[in-house]
Amino acid sequence: MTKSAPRTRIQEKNRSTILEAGLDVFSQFGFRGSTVDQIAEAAGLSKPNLLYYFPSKEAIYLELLNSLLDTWLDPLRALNDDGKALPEILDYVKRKLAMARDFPRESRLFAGEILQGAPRIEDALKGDLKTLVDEKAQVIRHWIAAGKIKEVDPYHLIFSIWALTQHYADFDTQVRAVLGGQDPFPGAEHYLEQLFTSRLKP
Amino acid sequence: MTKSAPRTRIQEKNRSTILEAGLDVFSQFGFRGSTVDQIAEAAGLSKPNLLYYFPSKEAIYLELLNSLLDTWLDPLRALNDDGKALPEILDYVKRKLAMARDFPRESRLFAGEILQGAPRIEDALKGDLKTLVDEKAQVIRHWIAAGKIKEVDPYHLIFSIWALTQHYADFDTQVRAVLGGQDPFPGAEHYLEQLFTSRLKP
DNA sequence: CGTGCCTTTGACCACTTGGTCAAATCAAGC
DNA sequence: GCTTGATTTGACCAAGTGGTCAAAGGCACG
Repeated sequence: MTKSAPRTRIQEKNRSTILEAGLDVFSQFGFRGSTVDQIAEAAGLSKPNLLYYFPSKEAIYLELLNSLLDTWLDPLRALNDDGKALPEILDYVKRKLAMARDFPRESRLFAGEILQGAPRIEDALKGDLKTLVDEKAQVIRHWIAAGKIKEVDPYHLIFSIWALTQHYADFDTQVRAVLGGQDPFPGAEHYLEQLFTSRLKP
Repeated sequence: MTKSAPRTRIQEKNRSTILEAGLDVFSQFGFRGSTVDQIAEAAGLSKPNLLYYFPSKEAIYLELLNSLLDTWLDPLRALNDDGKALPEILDYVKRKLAMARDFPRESRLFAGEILQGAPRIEDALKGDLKTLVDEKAQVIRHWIAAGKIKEVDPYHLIFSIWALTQHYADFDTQVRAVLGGQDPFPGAEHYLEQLFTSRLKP
């Protein structure tokens, strides 16, 4: 599924440097707000040189977005029917929160795309994403039927986990402004654990 | 505090038409992603005519943003110490969710600004917003001390309300993609009521 | 009707932006 | 060191952009 793999070592290095720089710039300014020159400078390359490795600005953006979508959904894929229900869900929350802490740029890039109507990944949302969520909603319904957790709408449960964890990455500026610069993550982890335990524990 | 009030009726009308068009365009494409021509067309005016009413693209954006900030915080301002604690908080959640439903453009405009680091409203966040939240956090602490709700970090409680309600406006595309186009709001209201009741009811 | 002010516009400008291209440079095998 | 292909770059371009301006069109009021 990956595009023609880079052949030389230097290509591999430059391509990943560019993607890294692109993530930096795109996540901060959005697609239209970012310029090729900005990315080139962040990558330490000249603009024509950058365009030797990627055919266009959009190609960089798309490659970031697509490779992102996969890793972004990994924590949800790991939500398995085996194991106890509540700890499984709490683990998912923790994994998602850890991603917000450790990969805020990825979260923001994604958020920006969705915010603008997701014109470039609408199909993936209605396809792979919906399929995955439908599947996991079934898992949650089984847990409810088995009395392992309280009754709850599985879709809104998943939405609420997304919303609460990504908020700390996407709205970091606001959160830190209100907290006076304090690191929100330790408190957030404790808060979310309590919140979902109260709601779900039978 | 308002800029020189419009004098003639036609000025008043055109200015508000432009702001309406600006909200449409900015909320969809962000500040840098929007062009003056786009806004002018959406407003049914020529570009120079639009710039007769506002000195620049940024002036439109700033006026929207500032007038927004006020109305956006109104629901939180209405969170009062009198009345019973839990219904008061649930009302706040409902008001916030209603705003996400009825004013999604405003929510997205705000979200876009925060996402990019809030360069134009950082001061307001660290000032008015922080002051207001600090104040309401005190109210919540009193409720906890009086045993009216369970112990909870007031700041993360407020963040969680923001995150959960705004998610339905800001990530509307994603939510609807997963739900297959179904209206998420009725379900969301019920889910959020249950969630916060479980967590807070003593 | 005429006057003065508000409103509207076509033409224009300087600058930014994504992208191209031919020529130069470099690196590795012979 | 020579050749060949990969890499890098300076110069350039067409389109898009925010914003200006002088002139024209409306409109209310005497």
